[in-house]
Amino acid sequence: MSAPGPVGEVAVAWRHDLGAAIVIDGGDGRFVDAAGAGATIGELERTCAPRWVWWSQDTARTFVSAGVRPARCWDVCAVHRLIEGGTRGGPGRAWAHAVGLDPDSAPRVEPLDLFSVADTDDRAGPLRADGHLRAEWAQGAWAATSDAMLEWARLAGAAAARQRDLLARGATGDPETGPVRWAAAGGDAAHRLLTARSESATVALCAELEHDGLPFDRGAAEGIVSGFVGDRPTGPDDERARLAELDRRVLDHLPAGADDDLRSPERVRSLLRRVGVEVPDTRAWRLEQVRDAHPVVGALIEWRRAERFRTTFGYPWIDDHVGVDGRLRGRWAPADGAAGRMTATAGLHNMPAELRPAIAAEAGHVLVRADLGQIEPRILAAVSGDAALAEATHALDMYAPVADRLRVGREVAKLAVLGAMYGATTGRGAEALRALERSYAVAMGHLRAADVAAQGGNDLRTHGGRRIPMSGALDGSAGDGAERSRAAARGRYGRNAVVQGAAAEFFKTWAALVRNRLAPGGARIVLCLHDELIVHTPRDDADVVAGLVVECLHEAGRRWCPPAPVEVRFVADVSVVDRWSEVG
DNA sequence: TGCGGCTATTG
DNA sequence: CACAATAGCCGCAG
Repeated sequence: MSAPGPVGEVAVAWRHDLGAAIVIDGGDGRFVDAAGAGATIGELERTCAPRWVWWSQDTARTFVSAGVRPARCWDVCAVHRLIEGGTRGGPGRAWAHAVGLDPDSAPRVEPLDLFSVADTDDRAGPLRADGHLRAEWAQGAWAATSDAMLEWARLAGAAAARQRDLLARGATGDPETGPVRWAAAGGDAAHRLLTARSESATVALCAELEHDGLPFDRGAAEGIVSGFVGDRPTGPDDERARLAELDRRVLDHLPAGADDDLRSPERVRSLLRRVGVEVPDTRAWRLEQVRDAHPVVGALIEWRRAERFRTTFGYPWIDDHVGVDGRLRGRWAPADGAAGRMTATAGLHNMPAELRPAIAAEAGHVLVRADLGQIEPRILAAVSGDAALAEATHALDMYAPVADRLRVGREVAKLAVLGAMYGATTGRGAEALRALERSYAVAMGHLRAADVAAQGGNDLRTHGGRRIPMSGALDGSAGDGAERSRAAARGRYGRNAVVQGAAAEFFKTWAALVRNRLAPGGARIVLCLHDELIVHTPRDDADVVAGLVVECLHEAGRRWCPPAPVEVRFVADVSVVDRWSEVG
């Protein structure tokens, strides 16, 4: 293959069944049929490692399932969700926003009714006369001639170029609200560009996490599940019998004939009332407080635990999400939710700790775990530019110097710092909050500014430029004096979002660096958990991988943090284990 | 069938 | 027991 000199950017549209359209540095472009696409794109990646520009995660999945793992990319939809905020954002909205059209007027496919005629014109190109993308293309139903696919790839390249302009200019082409610059928010243009790239890399990482899955010891998992709910049922009748047996262990503590539905909180409350236990709700921590009042309470707590393993993390969960290759798989989203954290389905982010022994390295391999320590207060120090708090990050346990400065115990200092970031107003931390205001005025001012702006319904931006929409957010139940409480809720939400969101951006920068450094070897990231990475690696490489993960953390810190008189330090706890449950 | 409320788990 | 998320079941409205 002849590469015409150095290659920078390659816009690509690629589907297994159709083939790939490739436009190198805005040139003429070419089309490769389905049979040859993988080899051609793989060769380009090996020889040039260009920045691939594509519309959305679908293309990342096509890359990964064809065995190509792009080092650098630009995902138009991911960058759009960064700039505009929220989670709505297919190619139609992304294109409209990038070229300055009203995103709300982007065409959508209307449900067919008796009088409408489906637009099935196979010759229709992706672009409409009014400048919007045709809805069918935006939704992935490409009507593919090679010319149309080349056009589709070129449009992705054009959208990316416009997005780079938007990021350079200061982020906002928002026609309704105008510039939403909030005084204390946001890094500079270079930082927004860094964020756009690492958000894009995270799209590729998500496609890989979906493809590779998490190494899973099915036997160990079934052993753990059986400890809670017994052996695997042999059939529907057996399952019903076991269910009744579990229920009976609770109901047997009651007068004969009791037949309450334990799955209904209201019935559980009335059940408890009958034995003289009055509770406002039946949450576990509240039941724990009245455990000694009657034997049925303990039985109920135990029943809840078993019920959790029966319904959510039981045999059906294993059957549905663990492949024949012994990998646990879910769907991954690079920046879901308000602040842009990664999310995953299939319980990958909320698996009960008891199941961690089932996350086990394969033969000849180990897991390298790396936990970021106290990531949110460190991020707060960086984005607020608070020199005193930055000084505290030099300690391995930054709550220790904070406690010294506030003249309180470590636990109180921790509660106060967390409370400031979550918007707590009561509890033990609240007392120390005033001392926090005096000692770390810059950081507290940053949080308060976010709180006030959010209370007023103003959109926020994270340090990386992610828009946090506040209009319409958290407009919960109406009622007497509810507006005050809703404003307070918005304030807490905004206070937290600027920290949690920036922390998510930092995490993804770190993960993207690790991903690229691991690529040449046999090690792969197999789980991301907000502040924790798990890498699956051949045993012989474990020490090298562990060192590399730490190097990448320092590199991420240097690249990510705004220039400041006092450097912010990041720390990680790294261990090499066979099972996730093990402490290094 | 869809949706809010309740409950549980995780960071 | 603040902030975020996924997920299951119940009870109710349409």
